[in-house]
Parts: sequence; structure tokens; C-alpha cells
Amino acid sequence: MTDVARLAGVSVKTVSRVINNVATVDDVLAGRVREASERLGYRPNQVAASLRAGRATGTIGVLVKDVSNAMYATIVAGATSVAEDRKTRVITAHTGENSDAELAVIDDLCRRRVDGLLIVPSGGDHASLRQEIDHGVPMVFVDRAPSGLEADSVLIDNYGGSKSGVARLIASGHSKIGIILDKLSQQTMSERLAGAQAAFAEAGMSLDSDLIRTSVSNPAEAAAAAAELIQSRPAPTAFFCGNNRLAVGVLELLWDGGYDHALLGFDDIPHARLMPRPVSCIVYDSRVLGMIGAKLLFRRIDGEEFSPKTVTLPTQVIDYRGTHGDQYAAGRRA
Amino acid sequence: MTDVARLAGVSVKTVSRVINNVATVDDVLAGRVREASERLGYRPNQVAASLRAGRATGTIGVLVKDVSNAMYATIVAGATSVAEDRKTRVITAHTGENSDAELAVIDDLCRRRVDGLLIVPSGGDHASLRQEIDHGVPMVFVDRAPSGLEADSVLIDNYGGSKSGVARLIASGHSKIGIILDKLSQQTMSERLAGAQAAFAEAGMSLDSDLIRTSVSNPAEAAAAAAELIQSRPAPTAFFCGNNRLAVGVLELLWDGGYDHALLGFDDIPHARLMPRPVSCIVYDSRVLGMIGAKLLFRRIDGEEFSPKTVTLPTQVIDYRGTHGDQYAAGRRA
DNA sequence: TATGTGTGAGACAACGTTGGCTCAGTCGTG
DNA sequence: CACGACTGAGCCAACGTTGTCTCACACATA
Repeated sequence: MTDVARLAGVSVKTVSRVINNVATVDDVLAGRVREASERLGYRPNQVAASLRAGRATGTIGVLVKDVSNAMYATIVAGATSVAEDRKTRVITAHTGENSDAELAVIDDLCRRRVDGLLIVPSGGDHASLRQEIDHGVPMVFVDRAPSGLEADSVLIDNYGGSKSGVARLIASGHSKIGIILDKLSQQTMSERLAGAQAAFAEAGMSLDSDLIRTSVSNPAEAAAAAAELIQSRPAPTAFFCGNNRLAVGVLELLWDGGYDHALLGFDDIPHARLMPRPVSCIVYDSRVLGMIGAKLLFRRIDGEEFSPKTVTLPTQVIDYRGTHGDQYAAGRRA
Repeated sequence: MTDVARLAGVSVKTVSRVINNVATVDDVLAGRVREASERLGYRPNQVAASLRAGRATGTIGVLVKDVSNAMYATIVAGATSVAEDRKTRVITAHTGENSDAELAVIDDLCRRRVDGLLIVPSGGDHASLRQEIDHGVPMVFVDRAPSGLEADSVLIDNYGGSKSGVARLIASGHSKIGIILDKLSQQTMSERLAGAQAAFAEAGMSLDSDLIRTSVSNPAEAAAAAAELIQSRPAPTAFFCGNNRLAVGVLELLWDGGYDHALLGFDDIPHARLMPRPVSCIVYDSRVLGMIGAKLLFRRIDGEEFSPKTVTLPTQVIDYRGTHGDQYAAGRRA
């Protein structure tokens, strides 16, 4: 900047004025400044500018377990699109579902003076974040509520979604439903189980607890659990899986084994419409999740005051028809 | 920091020393400082620290069309994991495949003094970036080479991948292959076409240009193009699609129509293994793409000098067996 | 001519750090 | 006992900006 000022024969302050389009600059001088900065390839230093006067850095942090997971990527994309409108950049960071790593990342981002944080929290305790929030770093939690901390959150209707999904299974005549979930210590899982139970209760039936498998954490384990359930008596005629990875595992088993059990999963399964077998998914719009989270965050960043707010996003049950399968089978028969 | 110094009864410089673990600080004073900063909830300001002495900001920018796309998300994840080891944060930004937006984002990130940029370039001209690079902002291009600029790039073996994929189709007896591509102005597309042509040439045959459809930019258009090709004479017995979105469109058509044409696509298709119908994909590891790109970028950031380097990542052809389909069919028959 | 009113631009300080220098005090050595 | 080496901590300046104040100059008015 000093160099530009020297080359243009003006003071640095005038250069600053030209850059910030302050009206009270003579056109001739402004022209000289612009030419000089062009010639030197000068790029104003945003870092210094935001330091001066402690202004916002125009940066928010988005913390997810891992961006390569489609759901988190979509949340990030939604948040990014909202941030763009505010000329704010997004720092994406991985927590790896590790509570210590998460806190370390949050600390680091606070040091970098992000204007706010959008967090898909891991399981750990978040009480220690109170201090940061009070020190003026707004945080909004997405997909899961923080534990030990009252803070803004944007959640999914886990309970209602499972309830209506399972109710649909019941309505089509299934009374024995195998339920495969990850650890119940995950709030989402316990809510989804509660929803399933509510659907049974509402139908005047009760969920057979022998058909529930918990702490199932990957597709292979899900397949094994389903295989075992199929052998049990009374055998289930349908499965409900707590997330899409588990559903995919079960799907694979059903196909490998040639079983025709109904399958319902929480979360969408990419390209499920291309699978020839019926699969139902309890879906929600993750992009909207990220967008609403970011909008809420920006309200806080703008200094709006309100008591911690929880937004719950509705879910929808999609029956991937599986008609492709029939048509495909028809095609093969033809 | 001033507050901490006052509370601890030392100078700010001593606080700075404690924070940076400078050895020459008395334990008693250090303890007082630590206690004071704890009590005040003090977080050092990284922004100011990096401003002073023009040190690196510990931030890189990663530019992709849209993070919600699985491939880009995986590239971002790979780059993020490498950056983490360097205590560097990643700013993710969208270019929306728009050249002007891309240049604007790059300019913005340079103003924010990122240490470097990892870019999945859009189609536009990149010559203007020479200046930024010369001014010390290293850039590495990923997946596609920049146009009008010699710079480090990490690319996919589009030519070799298509060639071996198409060769495999030819080897299994297909001589009439419908080829569906997006705009040939995209370097990736023209290379993939060239690879297909080379496979034909090597087999002593030539690619029937009537069976090539270009400028197909979404699944629906791909399905339409395939439908039209199926009606043409001589009709193709197989399809090769230039990217996964086009392949998915064709897949849908084949199933809806009950056709059993072979299908080969560039890029992986999520959950293709769950589809009962054979699909072959020319795949590569996007995570590695991001990792290699980031590693190369950090070599530049570390000031290493070498002439612009191009790394080409190998591809692999995966035949998603479609055996699920047979087993599924068997299951249904049973 | 003296005064008032703008207008445009420079000087200076400050944002929160840290590098470099200085300096006071302690200790060891000849 | 004098001197030098060492240790620990403070002072000052600077990083690249911008807010605030000041000031010079031009022009209009009484």
C-alpha cells in the first residue's frame, strides 16, 4: 500500500480511500492510484483491514465429522450458499466425531476470530463452550443438539419421522419389524427408536424387543444383525434401520439372500431410485438444514438477542418404488 | 492481552512469551499469566499474530464447483486431511463452474492472504492468474488443467481410462457403442472421447461417429440421447458415458425400458454395487486427488522451486458385477 | 478585504500481536 | 572485589490497514 501511495504520489490514506470508494477523492488522484495499484498488482490485505477496529473477519467455521459424507457435504453446501450472500467465507473442518478434536478445532477457530460457528456436534460434552459463546462467538448446532449446553440448534424430526415411517410399515401389514440401530447413546438413535415404539403403540401393538439390535455401527454389522434376525422366531417381515449406512448393509444382505423383506431406513440413500427393489427412506433436506443453520447463525452474528432457539425440520417418507425392478425383470423375461 | 498482562502484573510481551512457550520465562510469572488468561477466557488473536511479520495465515482455499457433489466433497476431504497435519485450515468456496465467479473468489481469497489455493478450474481463461502466482500465492489445479497458464496440476488419466474401459467393451464383443458426452470444450470430455477412439483404433476398428452425442449436460438429456440412439440403425449394443451423471441417466432409461445394453461410465457411481444390473465404471480415487494436490501445494508454500508439474492419476475399471441382480432374480423366482 | 463554508488530502494513532533491543539483577570467576 | 556472562522481563516499533482530526486551499459572501 505504501508502495502504491509512493508510485501514485499520494498518502497511504488516500490509497485507502480509493480502495474503499470514499466519494471525496479527486478523480485525477483516484485514477493515479488505481493505475499504480494495477501496475504493482496490489491486493488490499483484508486481514489487516479486519484487525483494525476489530471488525468481523467475514469468516464462519463449519464443523462436520467428515465432508466426504454426502449428508455433511450437503449441509456445508447449504451453509456456504447462505454465507456467500453475506460475503462471508466458510472454513470447513473435520471433527472425526471425536470430542477432543472437536473442542480443539473450535478453540483454533476462535483464535482465528471466525464470526461464528456451525457445528454438527460429536457425542461429547459441550458445556465448556458456554464461555466462548459468552465471549461473542455465536454457535449454532445442526442435526444434533449439544449436550450440557443450551444453544441454538437446527434438528431433524427424528421421532416424528420414524413414527410415520414405521406406521406406514405397520399399515401395510408388517407387525414383526426388525430394528437395527447404532448406539442408543446417540440422541438421534434413541429418538428414532422412540418414534418406532410410538408407531406401534398408536396401532395398539407393541414393538417386540427381541427384534431390536443396537450398537450396530457399520454396513457389515447391519447385514450380520439382519441375517441373524431373519433366523429368529418369530421372524421379522420388515426392517427399519437407524441410518443410511445400516440400511445399505441390510439391503445388500436382502439381495444376496434373495429375501423380499420390506426395508425402511432413516436418511436418504443416493440413487435408491435406481435400485430395482423397493426401499423406503425417511428423508429430509440437508441443504435446507445447513441453510437454516447458517441463517440463524447470521442473526446471532448481527447481534440479535433471543433465547436459545431450536428449529425442527420435518421429514418425509419416500417409497422408492422398486418398479424399476419389475420392469427390469420384465425386460429380462422378454 | 493487555487485560491479561494487567491482571497478572506483567507486561504484554511476557504474556506473549508465555503463550508462545518461550523458555526464558519464570515459572511463577508464567503461572500467574496462565491463571489470568484462564480467568478472563483469553484467546490469542491469530489474525493479529499472523499480520505481524507477514507470517503465513495457516489457511488455504479450495475451490470447487459445489461441495455437495460427492466427487468434489471427497477432493475437499483429502485436501483437508493433508492440511490438518500442517495445522492449516481450509476455506471451501464454490465457483459454480462460472469463470467470473471463480476469478472473483480467487481475488477475494488472495485479499484474505491464504497461503495457497487448490482449484478445480471452470472452463474460463486462467492467464490472469499468472500475476497472483508470481506475487507469491501458489496455486495447484486439480482434475482439470488451467487454460492459458502453466501451473501445477493433478489430473486424471482421462485418455488412458477411457481407452482401457472401451477396450474392455470391445473385447466382450461390442462393436457398436453409443457415446454420450458433455461439451467437448471441456478438456476432460475431449480426452475421454480420444481415449475411446484410440481403443477402437487399436482393435483395428473405428468409432462410428453417428453414435456420438455431445453437449449432453444432465441425466435427463442423457436418457433422451440413449433412447434416440437405441432406435438408430445400426443400433448400439453398449453405451459409454462421459461422466457419472450421464451414466445414471442412461441407467434409468435402460431399466425403464428393460434394455440390456452394456453400460460403461466415467467416474464412480455411489452404490453401484447395490444395483442388480451390471455397470462398469472408470474410477479413480478422488480423495488421493485432493491429497496429492494439497501436498504439492504445500511444497510450493514451503518455497520449493521447480518448474510447473503435472501429476496424472491412474484410473481403474470396475465391473460392478450385477450378480446381485441374478441372485435377486433367483430369490424372486424361488 | 475579512470572514465563512466547503472540499480534498495528509498526519497520527490504533487494532493485537511479536521481533529486537535494552536493561536490571544475579551469579560465577579470576 | 571487579568484571563479564547470563537470565529474565520490559520498552519500542512495526505488520497493513482505517477512523479521526487537522489543515490547506478555493470559492462565495458580506
